[in-house]
Amino acid sequence: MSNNEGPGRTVTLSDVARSAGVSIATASKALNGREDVAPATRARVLEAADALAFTPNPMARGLLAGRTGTVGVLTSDLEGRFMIPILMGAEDAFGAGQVNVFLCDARGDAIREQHHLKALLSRRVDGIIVVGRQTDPRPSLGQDLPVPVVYAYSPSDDPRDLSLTPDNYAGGRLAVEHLISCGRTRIAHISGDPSYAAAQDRLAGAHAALARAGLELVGEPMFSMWTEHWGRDAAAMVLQRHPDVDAIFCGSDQIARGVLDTARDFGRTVPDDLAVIGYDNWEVLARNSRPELTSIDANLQQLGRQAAQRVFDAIDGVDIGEGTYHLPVRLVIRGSTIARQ
Amino acid sequence: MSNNEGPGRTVTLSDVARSAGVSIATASKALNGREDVAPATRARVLEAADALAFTPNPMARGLLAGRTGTVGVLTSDLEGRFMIPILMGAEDAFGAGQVNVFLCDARGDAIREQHHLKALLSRRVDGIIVVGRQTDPRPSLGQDLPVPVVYAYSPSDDPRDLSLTPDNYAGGRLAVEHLISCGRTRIAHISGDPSYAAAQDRLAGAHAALARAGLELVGEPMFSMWTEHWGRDAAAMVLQRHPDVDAIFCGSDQIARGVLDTARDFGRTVPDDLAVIGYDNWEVLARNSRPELTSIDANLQQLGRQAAQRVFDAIDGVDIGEGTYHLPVRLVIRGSTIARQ
DNA sequence: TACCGTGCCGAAAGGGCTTTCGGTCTTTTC
DNA sequence: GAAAAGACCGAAAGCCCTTTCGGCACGGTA
Repeated sequence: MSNNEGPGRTVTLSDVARSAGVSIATASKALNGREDVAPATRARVLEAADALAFTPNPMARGLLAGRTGTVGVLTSDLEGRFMIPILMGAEDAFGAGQVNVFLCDARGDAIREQHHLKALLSRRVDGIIVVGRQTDPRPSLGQDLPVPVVYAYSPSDDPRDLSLTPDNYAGGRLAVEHLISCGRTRIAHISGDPSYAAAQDRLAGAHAALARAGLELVGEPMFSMWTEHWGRDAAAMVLQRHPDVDAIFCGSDQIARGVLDTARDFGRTVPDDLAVIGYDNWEVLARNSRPELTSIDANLQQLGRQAAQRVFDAIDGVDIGEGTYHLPVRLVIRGSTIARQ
Repeated sequence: MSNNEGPGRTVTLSDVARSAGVSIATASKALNGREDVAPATRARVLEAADALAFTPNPMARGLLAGRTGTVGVLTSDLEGRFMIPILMGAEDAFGAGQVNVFLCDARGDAIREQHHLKALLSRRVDGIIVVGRQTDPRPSLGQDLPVPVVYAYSPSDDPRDLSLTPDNYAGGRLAVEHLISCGRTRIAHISGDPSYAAAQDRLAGAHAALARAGLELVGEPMFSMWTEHWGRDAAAMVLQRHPDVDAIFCGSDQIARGVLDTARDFGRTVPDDLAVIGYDNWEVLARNSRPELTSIDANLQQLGRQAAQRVFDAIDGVDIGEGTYHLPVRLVIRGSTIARQ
């Protein structure tokens, strides 16, 4: 609660210079590793700076260079669990340097997003990461922004933008390949909202893997919601209509949890009678089920880190390219597909 | 990706002044609503600023001792689900005004926290919210900071600081009172890590409610981890040793999920044979169980909003007081304690 | 007419830093 | 031993804004 000005006044470069017995200019050069400073002098300055716990004022610095050392993260759904790992990855990559993150949550509202965008620009952020809530393309912020923009998770609908999004197609393929390699041939698919690109891409990947093995899905793929309840209901239908099914590829871990639940009700043991694989590798769910859930991890933290890195590069003038990049995903094997020996 | 310098150079105050035919000083005064500017002049300046889409450079502004319109949020565990609602609440309250949020994640590391604190101060934030990961007191950032600080979730260990934390004692009381009002008298308690203040406070609240009704816990309270697995194991022990138990108060929704699972294995129907109540009201878990889970909601978003409001007040010079405030929690009734009619 | 408020406006300082450029002092070269 | 070349350092300008304070013009009062 203190609000004093007291003796704890911030120490400035001139304090350091005075303490080291040099001019302000020399102190600046010494601290920034520039030429034309004798090693001895440089050491003296660094020592003084250290002793005084000097930290340069980014305001003054930014006033010159035009750079503020801040990056804006514009999310549309802070609540969603996809945001968090991405945000962490980004914060991670930035935190290593001298960059700070402005966080804005647009709550999925375009108006609010525009408002926040304006606020970020007026704060002179050096770059922006836009984090969407689905993997469906979203409207571009436009090409005429004064700072580089990278889209994460939701790609931009404008191919001139740079977007990073997880490769759901590969994820679907990976999941089914794993099931096949476990000796399963009667594979059903239960997924969430069919209007999500994620649902369609994963299905397409699954189909590709099946086709390559000369197989087909058991029954029609089932779509409805990304919830445990739906997983339970859908599993009941599948097990009734197709008792010979030996594996279920689920569109999310939540759905998979519901499937596991119903499987138990039907007296099917997992993984022996029925293999179940989830998606997202949401540990709270995947690691606490009985048995633990094999799942596909989208490496979101990695994605966030990459997005940050791209923004960095762009700020440094590197051409970071354009288009949508589909980042690799990863299979995490647990007990729901392979019995532990 | 545009990063031009071209003609789109940022427009400065002097551009506005020139365009309006006044001095820089007058333009500044006009835009900031200060005295000593004739209405006509002011209008002319505003018009010019608008036409040029002028936005003041926050660097230059912050260089002066003025306000920066930014607030720092220093979290220690971004991953934790308690952060998010608090963060949302804060972002909400700030977003309404003209304030932006600097987000820093210390990853639970004191060194990193100090580093981020420095960064925030050197960016001249107007205030700071410190969000902890547990309700246990945490070390104070100190009293000699140049900006107001509010602690959310984790209270500061220094009573001179202002802290907002959920009232776990009331939560425990509320949970047990609800069970009693449902006609239960044989109540057991399964909770998580006993070193958490949250675990102890909830237990104390539960004891208080029981005592008032002339009751006692069935068996000893069971502590271990905040996981579903533990919930399952602990429930098995309870149901074996105390078959007459008619309600279980769980320290978290995860634990409660495990308890529900085991109850089913034991052939106990919920809520008829056994009432189960969780804690945290984590909807993904609570709304997707069979039956849905009654739980205690800590109103974290509200807490975040209040923390932001307090920081606002402090910035405006209002005395916001000190000490730790325990904010009210709320009972959310679902099917695991009362059969739907 | 001489004087004094009052109302508006502008010159200039300042805030902390980087950078250019000229100046001093030491070293090398013929 | 004198001149040219380096090596090192400091004065000062500039980034964009806010704020103080002095100046100017105007209207009213003695």
